Amino acid sequence: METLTEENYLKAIFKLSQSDADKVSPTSIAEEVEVNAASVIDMIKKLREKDLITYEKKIGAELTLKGRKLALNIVRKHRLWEVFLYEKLKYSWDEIHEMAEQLEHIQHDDLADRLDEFLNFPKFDPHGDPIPKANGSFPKISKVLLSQKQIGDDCRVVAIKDTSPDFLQYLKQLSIEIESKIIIKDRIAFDNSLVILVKGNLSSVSEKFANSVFVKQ
Amino acid sequence: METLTEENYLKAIFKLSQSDADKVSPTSIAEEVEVNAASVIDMIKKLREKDLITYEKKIGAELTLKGRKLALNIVRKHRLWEVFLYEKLKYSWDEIHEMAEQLEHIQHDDLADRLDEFLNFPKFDPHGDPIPKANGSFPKISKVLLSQKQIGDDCRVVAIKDTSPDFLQYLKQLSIEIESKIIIKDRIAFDNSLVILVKGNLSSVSEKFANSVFVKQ
DNA sequence: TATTTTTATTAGACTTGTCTAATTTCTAAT
DNA sequence: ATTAGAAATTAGACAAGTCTAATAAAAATA
Repeated sequence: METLTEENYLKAIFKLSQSDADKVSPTSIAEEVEVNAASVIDMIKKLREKDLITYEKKIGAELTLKGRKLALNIVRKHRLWEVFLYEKLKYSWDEIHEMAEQLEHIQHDDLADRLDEFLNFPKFDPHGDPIPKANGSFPKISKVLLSQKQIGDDCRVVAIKDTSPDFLQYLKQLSIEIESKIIIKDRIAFDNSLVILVKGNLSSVSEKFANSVFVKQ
Repeated sequence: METLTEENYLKAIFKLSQSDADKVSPTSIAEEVEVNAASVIDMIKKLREKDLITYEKKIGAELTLKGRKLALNIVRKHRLWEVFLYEKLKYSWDEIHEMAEQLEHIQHDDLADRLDEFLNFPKFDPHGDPIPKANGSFPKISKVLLSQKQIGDDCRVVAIKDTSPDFLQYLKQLSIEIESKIIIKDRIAFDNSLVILVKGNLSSVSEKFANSVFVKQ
């Protein structure tokens, strides 16, 4: 049985290992979990003892099969609960993440499966992220950062990178949601900010923003 | 903001204050929360500091208005989640309690209200216990222990006192659920055990059992 | 009332997960 | 190759919540 804290570290390591970075370092984990690096070292020892991760300096932290299974189940629960909150309880995009962070830790044998069935086997959560299946399969969707699009390109939002309330509220303000169509009208070389057209409205967004939105096409 | 542990103590104090006992003593809390009495003393200090309870030796612990409000909200969430698990996810009577113990601590402003609406404003949880309303009102239903019924009486199960898996599984085995009709066929003076008729089957049950089932009529 | 038993309380220790402040080890650049 | 800066690690402390053992207070009983 894992503690809530352990589960959060596993989830963080999983998330980081999905990213492009070459290795999952203590520092990167510290940033993700929002704790001091010294705390991460302690937890790395603990998770290694429990055979949930391996850790070597050059290689960084890696989930064992057991650890990956656990992490996937947490991600699965998180995303299923998000669907529940969004579709059934009618919470908005920017409210569900925080609650799902709590709900993902609810322990019960087949909770994820029951929830999955009740929600009619959704494939994606409300932020566009794929929901891992019971057997551990985890569909990768082809997506690219908005920042990589060129002037004149048009694309559709498929997922977002950040789930902070600030960011989600900003998206709402820009009328951007999953499936929104975005056309790149201009790119300012000076700071890589973009001028985009969404639902007939022109907006200027920063590079940081463009690095937080995934699109397809 | 209260910790999970504080919430569990508040819930326990609330539960004990609803019972017939004259006061809520450290020992009774210790038993309810399943910790050592010394730990209770520490927590009493903490909850008193936070103005959630009062405590005097002769009088025992009592919830303040603020504490009662919090406790009621936890009970409300617990029972609403039980309805959700039972009706929507099709979990059985004896599986829902443990999960609801976790779900009751999910924090969000209007979660209880959204859930209430989604479940169509249920008045009772699957164990027959009333669900507190948003305004804090808490319907008392007239119920009596099965052990107080006489030979020849017939009655209906309205609630149960114990929620341990052992007990709930025993109920299932006896085909007893909320609304089940029970007829008292005999009472053995020696040990106060009862012979009861449920759905055409005669069973003999102990006094302890009869003290854990609430009936009406 | 005196004594026994139960209950309440204190003191001190332990665990988990965190921190800060060194210190060591790497990496990268001169 | 040396050194500055970054990253990893260790050591020691702290907060929350728990425990055991000892003591104080209250209640029950002889």
